[in-house]
Amino acid sequence: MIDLSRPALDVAPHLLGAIIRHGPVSVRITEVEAYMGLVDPASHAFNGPGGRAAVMFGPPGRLYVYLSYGIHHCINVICSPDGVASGVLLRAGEVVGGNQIVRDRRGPKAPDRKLASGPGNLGQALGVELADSGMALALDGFAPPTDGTSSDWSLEAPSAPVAARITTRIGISKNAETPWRFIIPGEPTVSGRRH
DNA sequence: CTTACGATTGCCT
DNA sequence: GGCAATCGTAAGG
Repeated sequence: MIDLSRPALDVAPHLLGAIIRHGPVSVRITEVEAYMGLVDPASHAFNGPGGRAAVMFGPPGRLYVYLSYGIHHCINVICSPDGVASGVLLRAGEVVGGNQIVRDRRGPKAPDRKLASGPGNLGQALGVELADSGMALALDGFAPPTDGTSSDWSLEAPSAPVAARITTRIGISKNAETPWRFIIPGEPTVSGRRH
Protein backbone atom coordinates (compact mmCIF):
# COMPACT_ATOMS: atom_id res chain seq x y z
CA MET A 1 0.00 0.00 0.00
CA ILE A 2 1.42 3.36 -1.05
CA ASP A 3 1.35 6.01 1.73
CA LEU A 4 -0.18 8.98 -0.09
CA SER A 5 -0.01 11.21 3.01
CA ARG A 6 3.69 11.72 2.32
CA PRO A 7 4.89 14.60 0.08
CA ALA A 8 4.40 14.06 -3.66
CA LEU A 9 8.16 14.02 -4.19
CA ASP A 10 8.41 10.92 -1.97
CA VAL A 11 5.29 9.28 -3.39
CA ALA A 12 6.04 9.82 -7.08
CA PRO A 13 8.61 7.03 -7.66
CA HIS A 14 6.35 4.56 -5.85
CA LEU A 15 3.57 5.22 -8.38
CA LEU A 16 5.74 3.87 -11.21
CA GLY A 17 4.41 0.40 -12.01
CA ALA A 18 1.18 1.00 -10.12
CA ILE A 19 -2.16 0.32 -11.83
CA ILE A 20 -4.79 3.06 -12.04
CA ARG A 21 -8.26 1.94 -13.08
CA HIS A 22 -11.39 3.86 -14.08
CA GLY A 23 -14.32 1.57 -14.81
CA PRO A 24 -13.18 -1.06 -17.32
CA VAL A 25 -9.91 0.68 -18.26
CA SER A 26 -6.64 -0.05 -16.44
CA VAL A 27 -3.25 1.60 -17.04
CA ARG A 28 0.19 0.70 -15.66
CA ILE A 29 1.91 3.98 -14.82
CA THR A 30 5.32 4.55 -16.48
CA GLU A 31 5.94 8.31 -16.14
CA VAL A 32 5.04 10.78 -13.35
CA GLU A 33 5.96 14.24 -12.05
CA ALA A 34 5.79 15.65 -8.52
CA TYR A 35 4.22 19.10 -7.89
CA MET A 36 4.97 20.47 -4.44
CA GLY A 37 2.26 23.04 -3.79
CA LEU A 38 3.22 26.22 -1.90
CA VAL A 39 6.97 25.70 -2.32
CA ASP A 40 6.80 24.94 -6.08
CA PRO A 41 6.18 27.88 -8.45
CA ALA A 42 5.21 25.40 -11.19
CA SER A 43 2.39 23.94 -9.08
CA HIS A 44 -1.21 25.03 -9.64
CA ALA A 45 -1.43 25.16 -5.82
CA PHE A 46 1.48 27.64 -5.52
CA ASN A 47 -0.82 30.62 -4.86
CA GLY A 48 -2.87 28.98 -2.14
CA PRO A 49 -6.15 27.11 -1.80
CA GLY A 50 -8.28 29.37 -4.01
CA GLY A 51 -9.39 28.32 -7.49
CA ARG A 52 -9.16 25.04 -9.34
CA ALA A 53 -6.32 23.58 -7.24
CA ALA A 54 -8.23 23.95 -3.95
CA VAL A 55 -8.78 20.20 -3.92
CA MET A 56 -5.01 19.72 -3.67
CA PHE A 57 -5.20 21.13 -0.13
CA GLY A 58 -7.70 18.42 0.83
CA PRO A 59 -7.07 14.83 1.94
CA PRO A 60 -4.64 12.57 0.05
CA GLY A 61 -5.87 9.76 -2.19
CA ARG A 62 -8.20 11.93 -4.22
CA LEU A 63 -7.83 13.11 -7.83
CA TYR A 64 -7.01 16.62 -9.01
CA VAL A 65 -8.09 17.01 -12.64
CA TYR A 66 -7.44 20.12 -14.74
CA LEU A 67 -8.09 21.17 -18.33
CA SER A 68 -4.95 21.87 -20.36
CA TYR A 69 -5.03 24.05 -23.48
CA GLY A 70 -8.83 23.80 -23.59
CA ILE A 71 -8.60 20.23 -24.87
CA HIS A 72 -6.82 17.81 -22.57
CA HIS A 73 -7.85 16.58 -19.14
CA CYS A 74 -4.82 15.72 -16.97
CA ILE A 75 -4.83 13.62 -13.79
CA ASN A 76 -3.00 14.13 -10.48
CA VAL A 77 -3.00 11.89 -7.42
CA ILE A 78 -3.25 14.20 -4.39
CA CYS A 79 -0.59 13.63 -1.69
CA SER A 80 0.35 15.12 1.73
CA PRO A 81 -1.92 15.30 4.78
CA ASP A 82 -5.24 17.19 4.75
CA GLY A 83 -4.43 20.91 4.70
CA VAL A 84 -1.10 20.53 2.83
CA ALA A 85 -0.96 20.65 -0.97
CA SER A 86 1.12 18.35 -3.18
CA GLY A 87 0.30 15.99 -6.01
CA VAL A 88 1.70 13.61 -8.60
CA LEU A 89 0.87 14.28 -12.25
CA LEU A 90 0.34 11.03 -14.16
CA ARG A 91 2.09 11.60 -17.50
CA ALA A 92 2.12 8.22 -19.23
CA GLY A 93 1.30 4.55 -18.91
CA GLU A 94 0.72 1.23 -20.61
CA VAL A 95 -2.89 0.17 -21.20
CA VAL A 96 -3.36 -3.20 -19.49
CA GLY A 97 -7.17 -3.46 -19.43
CA GLY A 98 -10.10 -2.19 -21.50
CA ASN A 99 -7.96 -2.00 -24.60
CA GLN A 100 -10.87 -1.86 -27.05
CA ILE A 101 -12.54 1.02 -25.18
CA VAL A 102 -9.28 2.96 -25.16
CA ARG A 103 -8.84 2.34 -28.88
CA ASP A 104 -12.33 3.72 -29.51
CA ARG A 105 -11.57 6.80 -27.41
CA ARG A 106 -8.13 7.50 -28.89
CA GLY A 107 -8.96 6.79 -32.51
CA PRO A 108 -7.48 4.42 -35.11
CA LYS A 109 -4.31 6.39 -35.86
CA ALA A 110 -2.65 6.23 -32.43
CA PRO A 111 0.08 3.56 -32.18
CA ASP A 112 -0.41 1.13 -29.27
CA ARG A 113 2.44 2.61 -27.26
CA LYS A 114 0.90 6.09 -27.54
CA LEU A 115 -2.59 5.12 -26.35
CA ALA A 116 -1.81 6.55 -22.88
CA SER A 117 1.50 8.35 -23.57
CA GLY A 118 1.43 12.00 -22.47
CA PRO A 119 -0.81 13.46 -19.73
CA GLY A 120 -3.62 14.45 -22.11
CA ASN A 121 -3.61 11.09 -23.85
CA LEU A 122 -3.53 9.23 -20.52
CA GLY A 123 -6.55 11.26 -19.37
CA GLN A 124 -8.43 10.52 -22.58
CA ALA A 125 -7.59 6.80 -22.33
CA LEU A 126 -9.04 6.69 -18.80
CA GLY A 127 -12.07 8.76 -19.78
CA VAL A 128 -11.51 11.40 -17.10
CA GLU A 129 -13.62 14.58 -16.85
CA LEU A 130 -13.36 17.79 -14.81
CA ALA A 131 -16.16 16.40 -12.61
CA ASP A 132 -13.76 13.66 -11.46
CA SER A 133 -11.63 16.26 -9.65
CA GLY A 134 -11.98 15.58 -5.91
CA MET A 135 -13.08 11.96 -6.38
CA ALA A 136 -11.40 9.35 -4.17
CA LEU A 137 -9.30 6.41 -5.33
CA ALA A 138 -10.03 2.99 -3.81
CA LEU A 139 -6.58 1.80 -2.69
CA ASP A 140 -5.38 -1.80 -3.12
CA GLY A 141 -8.86 -3.29 -3.07
CA PHE A 142 -9.95 -1.54 0.12
CA ALA A 143 -13.47 -0.17 0.18
CA PRO A 144 -13.84 3.37 -1.16
CA PRO A 145 -15.07 6.14 1.18
CA THR A 146 -18.80 6.68 1.68
CA ASP A 147 -18.67 10.48 1.87
CA GLY A 148 -19.74 11.17 -1.69
CA THR A 149 -16.21 11.42 -3.11
CA SER A 150 -16.35 7.84 -4.36
CA SER A 151 -16.63 6.98 -8.03
CA ASP A 152 -15.26 4.12 -10.08
CA TRP A 153 -11.55 4.82 -9.59
CA SER A 154 -8.91 2.62 -7.98
CA LEU A 155 -5.15 2.39 -7.52
CA GLU A 156 -3.08 -0.78 -6.98
CA ALA A 157 0.52 -0.63 -5.76
CA PRO A 158 3.07 -2.51 -7.89
CA SER A 159 3.69 -6.10 -6.75
CA ALA A 160 7.47 -5.66 -6.99
CA PRO A 161 9.74 -2.59 -6.78
CA VAL A 162 10.23 -0.78 -10.09
CA ALA A 163 13.39 0.92 -11.36
CA ALA A 164 13.15 4.71 -11.68
CA ARG A 165 15.12 7.30 -13.63
CA ILE A 166 14.95 10.93 -12.49
CA THR A 167 14.81 13.91 -14.89
CA THR A 168 13.59 17.49 -15.05
CA ARG A 169 9.88 18.09 -15.64
CA ILE A 170 8.27 18.67 -19.05
CA GLY A 171 6.40 21.67 -20.39
CA ILE A 172 6.81 24.16 -17.54
CA SER A 173 8.54 27.55 -17.42
CA LYS A 174 8.81 28.10 -13.65
CA ASN A 175 11.07 25.93 -11.49
CA ALA A 176 11.88 24.01 -14.67
CA GLU A 177 15.37 22.96 -13.57
CA THR A 178 14.15 20.91 -10.58
CA PRO A 179 14.49 17.14 -11.25
CA TRP A 180 11.05 16.01 -10.14
CA ARG A 181 10.09 13.73 -13.06
CA PHE A 182 10.32 9.94 -12.72
CA ILE A 183 10.23 7.42 -15.57
CA ILE A 184 10.67 3.67 -15.93
CA PRO A 185 13.87 3.22 -17.98
CA GLY A 186 13.38 1.59 -21.37
CA GLU A 187 9.58 1.87 -21.32
CA PRO A 188 8.29 2.62 -24.85
CA THR A 189 5.18 4.37 -23.46
CA VAL A 190 7.15 7.20 -21.82
CA SER A 191 6.34 10.57 -23.46
CA GLY A 192 8.88 13.17 -24.53
CA ARG A 193 12.56 12.90 -23.75
CA ARG A 194 13.90 9.74 -22.06
CA HIS A 195 16.66 11.36 -20.03
C1' DC B 1 -16.59 42.48 -18.16
C1' DT B 2 -12.40 41.66 -21.30
C1' DT B 3 -8.21 39.56 -22.30
C1' DA B 4 -4.33 36.47 -22.07
C1' DC B 5 -2.55 32.10 -20.93
C1' DG B 6 -1.35 27.32 -20.54
C1' DA B 7 1.66 20.78 -16.07
C1' DT B 8 -0.55 19.53 -24.65
C1' DT B 9 -1.12 17.34 -28.96
C1' DG B 10 -1.01 16.28 -33.80
C1' DC B 11 -0.50 17.90 -38.23
C1' DC B 12 2.42 20.53 -41.41
C1' DT B 13 6.81 21.95 -43.62
C1' DG C 1 11.36 21.93 -35.86
C1' DG C 2 7.15 25.19 -36.18
C1' DC C 3 2.50 26.19 -35.03
C1' DA C 4 -2.71 26.26 -34.63
C1' DA C 5 -6.62 24.51 -31.97
C1' DT C 6 -9.64 25.38 -27.95
C1' DC C 7 -11.77 26.75 -23.34
C1' DG C 8 -11.60 26.86 -18.27
C1' DT C 9 -9.01 29.94 -15.29
C1' DA C 10 -6.67 33.76 -13.79
C1' DA C 11 -5.38 38.32 -14.30
C1' DG C 12 -6.38 43.02 -15.52
C1' DG C 13 -9.37 47.33 -16.30
